[in-house]
Amino acid sequence: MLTERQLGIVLAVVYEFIKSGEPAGSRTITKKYIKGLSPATIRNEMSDLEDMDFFYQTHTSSGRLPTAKAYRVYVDSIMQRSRTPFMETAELEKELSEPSGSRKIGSIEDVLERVTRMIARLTNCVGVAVVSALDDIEIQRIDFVHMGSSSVLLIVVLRGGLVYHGHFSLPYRMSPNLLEEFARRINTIASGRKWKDVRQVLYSYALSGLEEMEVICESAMKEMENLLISKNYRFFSSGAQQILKLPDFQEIGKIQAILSLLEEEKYLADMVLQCRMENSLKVSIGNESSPDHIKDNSIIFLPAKACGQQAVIGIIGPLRMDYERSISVLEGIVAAMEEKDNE
Amino acid sequence: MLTERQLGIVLAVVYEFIKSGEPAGSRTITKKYIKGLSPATIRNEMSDLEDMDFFYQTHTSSGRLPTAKAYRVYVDSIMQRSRTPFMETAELEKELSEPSGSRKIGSIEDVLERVTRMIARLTNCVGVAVVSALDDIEIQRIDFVHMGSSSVLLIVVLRGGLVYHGHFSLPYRMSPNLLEEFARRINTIASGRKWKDVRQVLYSYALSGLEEMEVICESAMKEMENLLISKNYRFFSSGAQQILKLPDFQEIGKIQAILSLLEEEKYLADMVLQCRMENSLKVSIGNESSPDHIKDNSIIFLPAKACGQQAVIGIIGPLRMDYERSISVLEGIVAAMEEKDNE
DNA sequence: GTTGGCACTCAATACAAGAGAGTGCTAATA
DNA sequence: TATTAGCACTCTCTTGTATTGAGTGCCAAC
Repeated sequence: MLTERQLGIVLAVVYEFIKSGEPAGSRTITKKYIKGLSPATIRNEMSDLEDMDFFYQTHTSSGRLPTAKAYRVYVDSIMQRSRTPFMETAELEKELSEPSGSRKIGSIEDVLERVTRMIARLTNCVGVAVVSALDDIEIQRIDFVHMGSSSVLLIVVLRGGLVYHGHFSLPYRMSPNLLEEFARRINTIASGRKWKDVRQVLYSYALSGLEEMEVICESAMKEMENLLISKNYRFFSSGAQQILKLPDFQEIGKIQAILSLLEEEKYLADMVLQCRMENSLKVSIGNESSPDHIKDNSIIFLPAKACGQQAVIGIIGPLRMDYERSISVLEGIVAAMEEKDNE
Repeated sequence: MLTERQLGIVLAVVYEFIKSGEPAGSRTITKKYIKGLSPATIRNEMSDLEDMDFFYQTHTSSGRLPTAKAYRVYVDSIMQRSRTPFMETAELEKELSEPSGSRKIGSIEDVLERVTRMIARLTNCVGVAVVSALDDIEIQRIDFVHMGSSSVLLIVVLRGGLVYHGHFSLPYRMSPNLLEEFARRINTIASGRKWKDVRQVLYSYALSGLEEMEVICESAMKEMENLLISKNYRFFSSGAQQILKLPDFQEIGKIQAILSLLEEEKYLADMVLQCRMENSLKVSIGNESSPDHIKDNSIIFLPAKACGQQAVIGIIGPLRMDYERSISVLEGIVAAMEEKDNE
């Protein structure tokens, strides 16, 4: 549907805009990208491409700005050609493994936190990392801590070292001994298995046996469900400060957009899910997807492995981000994470 | 050192600036605050006060702007006169106890998180809450989870439901049974007592008994020390989004200042400590304290109790914040928290 | 299909003029 | 001696105007 030359113009306009931040005019295109043609020719093409919704102008005599559609074409073209890795995997891995202040041993949390910081630093965008499908990760240990009166603290440890905790309360006072007994029993059943697999077993367990057990079991299950399902992912992010430095974010509104995007998490969670399902890179460009917050932002997600667990890492940045570099960085980090896991 | 009239002028200028955001001129002062005198008189006084470093001007013919010194005088005057509570304690408490989505039972974390949100919403500034002196809170339970090979996950539960976790590794493979045995022993010693009190005991424990125990004990202690001492406080904050709406924060730089202030935590931690020691309200106004980040920000901290534990709650906002309202809000929330704790 | 030329549009910048707010200073007043 | 009125001065802010430069659209010629 696009001629070779039209494609070239689209790519040139997007590239130029990403690099310079200025709308590209016909003259620039002929001088830098498509030589041997006069600006007038390019103008005619550009006018057509504008009709086809690849470009827009801020005012009658501004250069052309790429629309989301144009970015999409650009990203597709990046994906097809081979990218040079932006940095040696070994180097990245070294950085990933380096001891840093507080936590020396790499729990999954530690790794993902580092990863987000690395992404943020290398791209000047917001880095995110997500562990999702928590019910699909083996349970390592479940603990109950008696917190006085009828309140119980539930601690769930998943493989890879993810720790979750929540409170629930029982309708009556519960002896610490009984609680301990319950903990022992439930660990025998659940330890080493996935929540989605033991759920049903535990449920039937709750229906048989001592009545007191039933009550705990039911409350505990509700809370576990709450911890592992209703919020079936865990977010890490960093670099919200960095983006303030970018020229794209001189407007307060745009900063707000990103912050609220991070705060909501719901929209991101959907994308993470998709990314996991398809097990491949996902790029959301601006308003392609409807919510208002992300009108001017792009999101890139890539599946990864951390401490043997599936995870997703990604970048949130302005529409006008350097997609090529961003994707290279993500790919590099994914490779480094894999390398580290195999050690 | 200030005459009654001078004090009145300082207060008027600060008040006017807080309310309107505009520098106050001599005419405004005579019309709204100090009646019966001509602007010229006020001008003379203001000129003197400028020499005394209470005011400054952005240019020769702007009105007077209050310096940190003037704000200090203003805050002192607020503290002396009685404040009307800005909202019924009962109402605040209700809001504090209301079930909200994820966590229904009020763990200390839950309470403090809610508190920060309330502060943010009511003042349009950043709300913070801190539990500090973690080594001064009774330990409820210590758990060790064997994470494969020689890596151990340490979980510490403090009274009030604070949960901390960290990893440490041992020089050799450790049998899960031995680890469990160790956990039982250490809980017997530490449970119900404060870390600062059992530290010494555990240390001597490590020196006697089985050699294998010694190694775990030493590593575990190092990690506990790390969790509870080297980062001897836990921060909650919210509302970073809200401040973007304030007219004071139209400049990116100011937003960065607040964000980096939150990120560093170190400076805030010092203030929290002081606040706890003196057990009274602490107000830091702009550059009174040197670091550059807070040049244009004020911080208010107030001691509070949450779930029986000492905590500190506070507000971070622009120099030109509404101190009276801010302090009222904090006091109101502290009262509501106390009420809730006594239930 | 491509190109050169030309008129047109619009943003950005600079400059000038005037209004408005506020000060500082001085001389007069109570 | 403290206060005041008056006036000149300074600086910001707004408005209006002119200029420049980048870029387009269109048309006629190649």
